[in-house]
Parts: sequence; structure tokens; C-alpha cells
Amino acid sequence: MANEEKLKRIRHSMAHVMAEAVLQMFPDAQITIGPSIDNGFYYDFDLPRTLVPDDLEEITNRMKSIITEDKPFERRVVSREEARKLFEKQTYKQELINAIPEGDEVSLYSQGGFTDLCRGPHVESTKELKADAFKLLSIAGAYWRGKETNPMLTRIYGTAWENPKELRLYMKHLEDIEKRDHRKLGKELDLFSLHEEAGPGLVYWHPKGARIRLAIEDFWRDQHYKNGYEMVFTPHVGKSWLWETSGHLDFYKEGMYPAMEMDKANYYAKPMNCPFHIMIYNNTKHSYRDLPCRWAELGTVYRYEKAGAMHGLLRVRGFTQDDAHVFCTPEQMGDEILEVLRFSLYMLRSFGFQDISAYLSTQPAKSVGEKSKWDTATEALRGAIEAEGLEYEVDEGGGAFYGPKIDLKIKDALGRQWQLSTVQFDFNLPERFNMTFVDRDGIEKQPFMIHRALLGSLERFFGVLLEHYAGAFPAWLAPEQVRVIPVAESFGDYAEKVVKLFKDQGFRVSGDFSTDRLNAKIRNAQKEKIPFMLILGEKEMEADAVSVRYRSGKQENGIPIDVFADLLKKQVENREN
RNA sequence: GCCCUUGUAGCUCAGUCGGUAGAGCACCACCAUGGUAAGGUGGGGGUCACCGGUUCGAAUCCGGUCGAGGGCUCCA
Repeated sequence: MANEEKLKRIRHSMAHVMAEAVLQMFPDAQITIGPSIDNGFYYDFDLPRTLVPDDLEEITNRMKSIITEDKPFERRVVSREEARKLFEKQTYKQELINAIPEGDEVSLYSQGGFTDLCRGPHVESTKELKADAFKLLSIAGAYWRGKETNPMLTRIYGTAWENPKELRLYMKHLEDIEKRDHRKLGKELDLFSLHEEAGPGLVYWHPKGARIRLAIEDFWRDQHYKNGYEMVFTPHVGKSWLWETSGHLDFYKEGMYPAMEMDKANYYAKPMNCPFHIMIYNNTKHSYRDLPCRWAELGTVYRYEKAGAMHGLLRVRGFTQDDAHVFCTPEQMGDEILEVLRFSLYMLRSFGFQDISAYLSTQPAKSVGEKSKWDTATEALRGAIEAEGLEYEVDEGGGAFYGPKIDLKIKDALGRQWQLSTVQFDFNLPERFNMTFVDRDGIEKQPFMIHRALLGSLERFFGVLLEHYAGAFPAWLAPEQVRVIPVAESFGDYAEKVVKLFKDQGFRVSGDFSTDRLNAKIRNAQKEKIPFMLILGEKEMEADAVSVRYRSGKQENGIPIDVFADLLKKQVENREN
């Protein structure tokens, strides 16, 4: 923890040094804020001209010379008036000074010729900063205070560490992230593509990507039936009546694809599945005896994402949610939540994610639904998290206007967090669609509605998985599980026989009967990250055996065919990672 | 939507001072081919994202549009 604090000081101080360097270059620059962030720092400036990447080099050099000057960081408390006077020409600083709550101290930090309005803390002196343990990374635009209507500032991002070794490790980590980029791997492994000319943000799943997706879907459906869900299918478009009733046209229109007109009516591509599931629910009158209804659908939805927001598979305009809605009585609600949470955890763990944490978001200021409902629902969510022994944080007031929620976040192989599952109450739609069930006492009551996605969306989940496994999917997911490689043409028949044998047992297998040399065949299979290569020649043919080369490069020779088939079968069935 | 960067063959990229395009891989053909990460030879393939301007001449310079990448913002 002490170390964390020290790094924070280093980074924050580094931001000040950078501001000094930038002011040396642009004496008229307006300075704004420059905090420490994960792994580094940034500073936002209003500059007379935009920066180009070459400028980073000059800023870096100036920073290095400031650091080597060994200037102390000095803290000074001043009155508001003094501060205003000192930052006379700094309009953003004026705004910041005015925003400091009455009664709080106004403090300044100076190093050498540079003084900044700052809460601190900082390192003692620039000599604690290492000239060879920081690096400026990028230039980006950022709105003043993050508001779109405010002026665009120039932000410089940097990373800073205690020593050059840590910097090197971090730069290596950035390289790893780049290597695992799902967009890159998707291209290399021929899994999916996006086509600007056919519509940005819309995903094309290639045969190999589709195989992986289907393996995920098959498992998903299987588990849902085992856990008491039913599958439904609903349309992709709905008339404006549906979206008016749901409220989407009032509150979510900017997020929807525009209307298609037909027969004097407006149809909209669905941004969510919920109204459709409600249509099914409302098709008949429900007794409390029918509840809970647990209805799941891999429902493809379309949402308008701003052009700059799209990112590979992680942020798209058309995607398939692994959606489900649970409609239940108030008495059932607690158990249902617990079951949904357990199910989510089971699913995530099945994909090799062990490090899972929860976020509970509670009632915001503006919301619909009775307070008592919010309270019982929120407590049910909290109870479920605690029953499962999950680490969790509470985001007070962070829930949607229509209900509290739990989000689950996982850590991937590189330690990055991704939000996947979400379990959300909805007090809005049951009201708007006038949903009811007849209770024991013969009175019509409103059911609880729980909305949940376990994987989030298949596209996004697939992107996360791809980066998590770096493209080397475990056997149960791999698009091709086994590649059969005869060492020469004369063993083609035996190889064909082995391929057929595995294919008949339901494995995803192919044979390499090309005229490539053995070396090339192995290289190709290796690059495709196929978990098992079966190498066949005379020795194997005579013994009715295979030699198995694993993805790791290890090899075991002369394994009887059925022994290997059993091993493969077990790995797939157990979904071994 | 905004700021910065960027767009050359299916992929990865080179192309200097403006003189109408190149490599490797992939693909196709032929030859070779018995053991663990690329066998050899040859061939096809590009309106240099698009539109306009400057120029005798533009992949190259200028303006615009679209897309992509890095951020910001948004994500009831």
C-alpha cells in the first residue's frame, strides 16, 4: 500500500513536471488538471496549436532536464484572493479555485519555476523522479471537465514508475496487450470480420469463429435447460406501439436505429428483447402457480453507437445478448436472485474466469417504483452476493432509473477487468405493460421482473475470450480440435481413416493432405493454434496408433487411437482449460 | 459527435527531391517430397480509400468526404 501511495506521488509529480515543460515551450498555454491515473498520469492543456507526436520528444527532453535539476516540491497555503491573482491569466484555474468549497484550504505546489494549484501530495524533490523511468505515451483530445459542450483540450498521457526496470515491465505488458488484441487475432485466425462498406459495427462470423460461437451457444442452451429456463424466439423488429409503451421512444430513441416505414406504420429494429418477452407473458393470464417464468433468448439487438465509440467486437452496433427475463412473485424473488447469481458464476468459471467481483448499484435520485420495492430488491441482491462470498463494491445511486442491479466483473489472463454479467430489476416495464399475475388470494398483483445477461453479448464475450486465451482456445471451444498430418503421401489412407474415426465421434478434425513438407504442415497447424496434431507415418500405421504433438510443442509418440480419443473426449466433456 | 494519428495487392509493409507502383506471406501452375515451425521455379493480382484543386505530370503537395486506430463523451 505504501508503494501504491509512493507511485501515486511520483505520477502526480511527473504530471507537474510535464506541465512545466509544456509551459516552457508554450508560455501562453492554459493549464488545467493533471492527475495520476492507473499506471501513469496525464495533463490537459489549452494550447495555441495542436501537438504532433514529435512534440512529445521535446517535452520528454525538457522533463528529463527538469528532473535532473533536483528541485524541491514546496507546498504553500494561500488565500483565495492570492490564488486568483497568481493565476490571473489561467481561466481554467480560476474556475477550479472558485469550485473549492468554502472552508477548504487552497494549496499550491511549486517546483523550480512552476507553480500549480494542487491538493497534493507530491514527492519531496524532482530527484525522486527517475528520468529513465517514465515515458510519454500519447496525445488525445479531452473535453474540459469531460463535457461535450466544453472546449476540447489537448491531453498528454504518460506512464511513470519507480525505476527503469518497472517501466520496461510495463512496456512489455503493453506489448502483450497488443499481441492479444482480438481484432488482430480475429484476422490472423480467420474468425470474424467487419465491413465498413456494408455497415460499420456489424459483425461477420467466419466458419471458424462460428464454430467457437456454436460451442459456446450449445453449452449455454444446455445449461439453461438444466437450470429451469425455457427458450423463446422473438422478432427482430417491432412497431412503434411497442416502443411507445415500453418508453424506449421517449428515453432511448438516440440509441435506436431509425424507423422503417411500412403500411403507414413505423417499425424499429430492437435495441432490447424485454418488450418482446413481455408480449409473450401478457399473451395469457398468469396464476402465481405458473411463476417463476424464466425465459431465455440469444436475442440479436441493434443499437446506434456513435461512430467514434465502436471498437472491434467489444463495442458494436449489432450484437446478440444472452438474455433472459425472470418473472416471479415477491416471495420467490430472493431465491430467484440467488439462483441467477449462482448460475452466472458457474458459467463464468466454466470459461476459465476465476477472479470475479461484484458491483451493486442502488437507487438513483431520479427513479421509478416504490421505495419499499427498491429496498427489498436491493437487499435481495446484496444477500445473494454475500451468500456467494463475493467481494463487492456498492455504487450508491448508480442503478438505472428502473431498478437496482448487480454487475459481475472478471479478470482475464492479463489481469484486466471486464464487466460481463448483469442482473437487473425492472420496476418500469411491468407497470408500463400492465403485467399481472393472480395471487393465492385471488387478487391481481404485479410480478417482479428480473433482467439478466450472463455473458453480456456473444460478440463482446467472444472478444474477451479471444484475448483471454490469446487465440489458443481450450479443446472444448477450439474451432479445430485435431489436425491429422501424414508424414508423407503414402500414409494418406491411414490418415483419412483416422480423420473419419474422429469425425464420426463428433470431434472437429481435419487432415492436411497438401503437398507441403511435414515441417510446413506442423508450422501451419501451430500458427492456427490447433490443440492437437496427430502425426502419422509407418510406425503409427503399424501399431494403429498416433503420435500426438501438443500445442505446447511437447509430443507423445505411439499412443493407441482409442486411448487418445478417450483423452480428447474427457477434455472436451470436462471443458478443461 | 469532438481532438490527434492514419488509409498503397487478401495480409504485413516499402516507395527518397512530384516523373502514372514494389517486397515478403497468401493464392494459382509445374517440379520435388519418408519424421517435427516455411522445398524449388514460374505466374496472376493494385483507378495507391473516395471527390476536387495545384502542376506539363500527383501514391507523393493542398482542400474536402468516408473509414480505421488512440482518446474524450455516451452507454435509460
